[in-house]
Amino acid sequence: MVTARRDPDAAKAPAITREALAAAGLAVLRREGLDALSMRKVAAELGVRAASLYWHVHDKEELLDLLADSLLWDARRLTKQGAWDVCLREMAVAYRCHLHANRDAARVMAGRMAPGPNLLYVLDTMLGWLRAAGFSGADAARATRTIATYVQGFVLQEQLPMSALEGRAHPAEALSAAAEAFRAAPMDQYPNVAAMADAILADDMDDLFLFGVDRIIDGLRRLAGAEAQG
Amino acid sequence: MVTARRDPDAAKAPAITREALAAAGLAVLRREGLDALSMRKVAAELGVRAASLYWHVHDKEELLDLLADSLLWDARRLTKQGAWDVCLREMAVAYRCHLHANRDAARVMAGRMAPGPNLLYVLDTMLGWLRAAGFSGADAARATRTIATYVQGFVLQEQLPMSALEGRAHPAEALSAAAEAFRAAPMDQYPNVAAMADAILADDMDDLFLFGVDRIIDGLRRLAGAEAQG
DNA sequence: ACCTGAACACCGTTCAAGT
DNA sequence: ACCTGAACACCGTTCAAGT
Repeated sequence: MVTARRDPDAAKAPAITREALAAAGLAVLRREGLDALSMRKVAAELGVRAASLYWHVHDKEELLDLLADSLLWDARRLTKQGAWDVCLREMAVAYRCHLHANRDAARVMAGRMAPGPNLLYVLDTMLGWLRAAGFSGADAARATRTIATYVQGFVLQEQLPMSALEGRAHPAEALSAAAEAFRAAPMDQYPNVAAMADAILADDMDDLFLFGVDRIIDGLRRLAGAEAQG
Repeated sequence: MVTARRDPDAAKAPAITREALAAAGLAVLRREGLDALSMRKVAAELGVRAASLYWHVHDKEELLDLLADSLLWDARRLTKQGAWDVCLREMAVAYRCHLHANRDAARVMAGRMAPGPNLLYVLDTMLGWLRAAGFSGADAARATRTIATYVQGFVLQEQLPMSALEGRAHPAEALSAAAEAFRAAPMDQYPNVAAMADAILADDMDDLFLFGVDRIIDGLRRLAGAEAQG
């Protein structure tokens, strides 16, 4: 039954694998959010005590690294064929959509720096498009990082209200407090903010996101033209 | 001596003010970093016990809100006169520089959503430039948020290594592990990452930052032209 | 009005000890 | 090799009680 690796008798089950650890972490994350994710709870999810985790993982940090990469698991399906600028735009949209689908995903990603295989795959795809479009190696690398930075930064801010409101005394209070700060801006000190408070607040998040993406890609188009001429 | 506000006898000193709280928080932040910033330590900085803080502040969250805004205190001096695109670029550079000057500043800012007076001032200035340049109210609002998102997201990633390395067993290990992940990318699975690993890693952070800023501003220039025609 | 003592219910991490 | 018990040194927050 069990595929024996190197142990002929295969008596002992692997018990906790790194995959199981990531899965358990994801379960806790989905159910309770990042702030409530503790080693003790992840251990309990596996029917084990907290101290046991430290055999498989050096740190809570390392557990979160595992989590971060497994959050990108189905980001691999995002590959598309077509014009480079259209592809980049779709990738940005899909990446945001994907982060949105997992609770606190942006916060988990933002905390880490080691790229797992799934992130490498996404980066590789984008780099391929840009190289094929004629961008220099340096500019292709810079462009992918610029877009990744923007998308992560955007979703991070976007998901903040949700996680900030969790278990707060008055849930909608934080949100409306932020809105009030804009609306209550004194006209003499902050004339533009006061005049445009409604425009700032009423903005649809999808529109706002696409505005930034389109500015970046427009800028990249201009650069592509300049490189083609030079 | 003491400027009596409304208390005629002026016997009792104000003891802990909100400003003093923010200053104490900043001191702890600078000395020990965000991960080590606890209510108990901030209280100790003021010569007081942790429980006392809850009279002046509802939450640790609220204390961090105070901190976030006071981090932007001297961002007010960033005002410039000149062409809107040059101003925006300089503002972005100065904002990054300013975040860089304070330990974990990006992480503190990224966690909060309520804008304090100092952030309002910065936003107001940028909005003013864009309105004067002929952008519609909606586009000006979107443009400022796009740039703010990019700068914060960038510095957040930039400051991660520093805070991730604090007190770690092997300090440089995390950094080189991330670098190794890029360099070790299998050529058959991630051909572009493997080929451009050096380009990705060798990038100067200043260049990388300006690349993104210039793409965004180039995109905004194109939009300004389109609006002028339409 | 403002601060304290003491407690509650948690944390991450370590380490001897078990099997 | 892998898991446990028990402890250490912390947390944020609450609340009666002091002044």
